[in-house]
Amino acid sequence: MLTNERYELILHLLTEKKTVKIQELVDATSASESTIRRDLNDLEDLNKLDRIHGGATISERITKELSISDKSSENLQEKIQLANYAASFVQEGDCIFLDAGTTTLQMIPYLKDKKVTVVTNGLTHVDLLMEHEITTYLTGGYIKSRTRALVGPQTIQTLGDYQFDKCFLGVNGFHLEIGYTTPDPEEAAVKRLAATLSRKTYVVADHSKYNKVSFATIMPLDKAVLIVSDFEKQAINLLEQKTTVKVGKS
Amino acid sequence: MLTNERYELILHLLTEKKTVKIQELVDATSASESTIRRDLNDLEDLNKLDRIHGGATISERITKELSISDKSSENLQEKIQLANYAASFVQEGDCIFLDAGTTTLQMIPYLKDKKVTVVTNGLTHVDLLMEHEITTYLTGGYIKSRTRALVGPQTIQTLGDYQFDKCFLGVNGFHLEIGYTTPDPEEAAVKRLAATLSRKTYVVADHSKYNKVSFATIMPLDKAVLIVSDFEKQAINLLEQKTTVKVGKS
DNA sequence: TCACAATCAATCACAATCTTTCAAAATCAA
DNA sequence: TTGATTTTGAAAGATTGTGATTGATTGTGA
Repeated sequence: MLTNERYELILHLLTEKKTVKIQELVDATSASESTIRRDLNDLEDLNKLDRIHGGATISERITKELSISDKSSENLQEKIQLANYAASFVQEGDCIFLDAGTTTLQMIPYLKDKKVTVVTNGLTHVDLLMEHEITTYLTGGYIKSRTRALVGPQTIQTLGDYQFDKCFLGVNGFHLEIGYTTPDPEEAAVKRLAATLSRKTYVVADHSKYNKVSFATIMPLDKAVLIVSDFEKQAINLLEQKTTVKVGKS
Repeated sequence: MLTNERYELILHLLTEKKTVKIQELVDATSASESTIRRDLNDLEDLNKLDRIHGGATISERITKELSISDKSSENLQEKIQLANYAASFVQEGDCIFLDAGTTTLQMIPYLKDKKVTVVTNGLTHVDLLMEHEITTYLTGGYIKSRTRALVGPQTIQTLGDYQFDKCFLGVNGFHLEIGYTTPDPEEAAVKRLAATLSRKTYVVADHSKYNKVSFATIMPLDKAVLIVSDFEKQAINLLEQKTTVKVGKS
């Protein structure tokens, strides 16, 4: 029995039973205990299961990550609802820009019946957009392998040819004084330009980004409508003195 | 048993069983272990399977691409050799353009040690290029869902910003009088422009495209070096009166 | 808390598999 | 045919996966 086959069998049993003992796996695969231990450790490294004393389980965390790869899906539900809420601002026939983040990615399923035209610099977005049969244009540019985002002068230039009804941007932080920020200056430049090309700009962020500051500044708060998830009334009041805030109740 | 037959048998068994052991293939083909190993390595280069210790599997990724990439593997071996031969014209440090066809897709594994910079309008190409850690730029444009090619004015415009040492184009037909042709006029326009932007243009085609004519004309024969697979001496002589022909012996 | 049992990580020797190399066999061009 | 090229199979040595053993660690029940 090949290593791969064992891996698959183990994962199969796990999804069915939620937890397995090592001895069960030894019986099922007729491999030695050592081998099973090694397999379990390898699979744990791959984030496919959680090791427990005497066996393994699939944790809540992992089950969720299977659907959408997202670093901290503890507040996944919140993110999905936020995406749904953000998508509700899109109207039939709109031409919109979606930036390359995970937040805007989640909006895509909710756009499918709106006959929108989407421009994006996110390679990951493309497959999902095509799946939902949404008319899609991609910007050109250099491919950042980590985020699969298109950036650089080419991106800036291609983007300049479009005008958008709306654009939706993800950020890593929004701060009352400093504004919207993100780790990568090149991606910040793309977001900034997209905002200037749009009749209306929306920044979508969950409440964990409140008062966080990242490396590259995109623009001040008032340049965009802020779509946030529901959190402390007090913070929201402060934000509303700076810009329009739309709160997605959960 | 011919090499091609072995390839087909291996791929057939793989699609049925998901994983195969080397010994199984030795039994099925009555070839030696060495030959099977060589076959598996070749097929892995072509992205047709994933090698694992003791055998091979078809990965999720590859299963997906099967629908996109060529359906019939009848002249698979010819295609491999042609792609390998075409890639041999690429030199260390070249900046090249690869168009969105399957022919150029197959060249990618053979480019990995050449430190090239690649520009492409093929979305399918991107993943494979990234996998081989090749510096990649994507043109912008509209995404044709069937071929996953980027086309249209945006593509033309972004492309215009580059100059290439070489460009490699796939075609659907090459004809002595009419020249190179392809079904889609928009893709033809991209190919035509890429050719004018390159110091040297190569068209890669297997012999089945000889004297075939498709809808949209790209350019006359003499605008590119024609890289073909080996076929009738007579036809090749005729072609050589029109343009430079490189014949990949099989 | 302790003692005992179960489980674990680390290690080693062995077996399976892989890569490299080479020469024989098959194929091809003239 | 002959000579060149390609494909093939076999063998040697390197690498990787496996199973057993050891002592350490963790969990359990009194």
